[in-house]
Amino acid sequence: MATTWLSASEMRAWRNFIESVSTMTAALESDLVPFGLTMGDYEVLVRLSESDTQRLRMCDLANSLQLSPSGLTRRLDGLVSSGLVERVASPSDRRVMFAALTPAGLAKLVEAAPDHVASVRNRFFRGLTKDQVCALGDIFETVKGNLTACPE
Amino acid sequence: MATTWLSASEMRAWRNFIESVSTMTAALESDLVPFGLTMGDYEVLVRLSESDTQRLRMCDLANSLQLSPSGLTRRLDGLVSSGLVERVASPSDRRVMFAALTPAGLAKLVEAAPDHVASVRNRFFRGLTKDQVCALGDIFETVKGNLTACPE
DNA sequence: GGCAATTGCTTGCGTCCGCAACCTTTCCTC
DNA sequence: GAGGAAAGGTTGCGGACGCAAGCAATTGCC
Repeated sequence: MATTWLSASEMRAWRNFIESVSTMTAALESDLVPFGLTMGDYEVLVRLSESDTQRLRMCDLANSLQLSPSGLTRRLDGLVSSGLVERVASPSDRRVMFAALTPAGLAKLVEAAPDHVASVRNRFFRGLTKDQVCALGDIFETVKGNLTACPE
Repeated sequence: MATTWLSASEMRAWRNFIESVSTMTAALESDLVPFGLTMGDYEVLVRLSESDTQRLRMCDLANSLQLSPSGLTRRLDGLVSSGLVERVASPSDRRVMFAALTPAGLAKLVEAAPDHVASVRNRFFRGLTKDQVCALGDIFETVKGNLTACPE
């Protein structure tokens, strides 16, 4: 293995990136506390709301959230007991369960979304130029490609 | 609150970013498994090795790792029982404990670092131009500024 | 059509970590 | 220099989640 060390600019990018990520997720998380939601909960509501039927199969939702099956089961437990999501059995395949957005869940999302978006703007996009935003999109599309390319 | 929604390019940047982060951390984590280290462990070894005396006060280390005091205590428990780190009482202030890199800890870091760096290159930097790397450094410097600016 | 393999979800267990409470030591103020 | 405030670290508790095992339903193969 050619141990090509990181260049100075790579090191700078990497450190700033890593540091930003953890601080920012904590900040976004705390911004959702007033709504009684975690980032994880919020993501569930978003994915469900984006579906035509406002419901998704558990396994599809788990993939979409990059969550293990058991993790999703537990996360849904919380949302179900809060009344924001329902479990609906599939009539066509009795193995599958749908996670379905309830009216209360949609209302909660509508309530929280503006604040969350403002939060993302303040924490992340503030001060970035249009060009930088586009560059970001390109960069992380490449990174996504790197990651899905191969397991090694 | 002016609910300025995210533009298309912002949405693209945000989604690619978020998706990349979770996938990449999982990948980096798995790349360290052969060495018996977690990313958290690795980070501890790096911080300690970067100190002149190869030791840091617990609270400084916790800040540097963005970890709660209790979290650091537990993480160090593991490293201590693996023999990679020692707890050393401060002679000058009997409240403080130092986390000190052992020779075995340094050896482990030297062993794992090339692989980890290669991992970062493959997962993250591969395919990025020099300009993009510099842009990344600038962008996340701005983001870091946003985050440290104010709690709101 | 029957049996194995697969898929989908849940449960038991263990790990990691944050919060709050606690103890010790040091600092600050008077 | 005495007493309260603050700082440094650890421990009890609980939440979130991954892994492996388990169970139910479906698919595939012959």
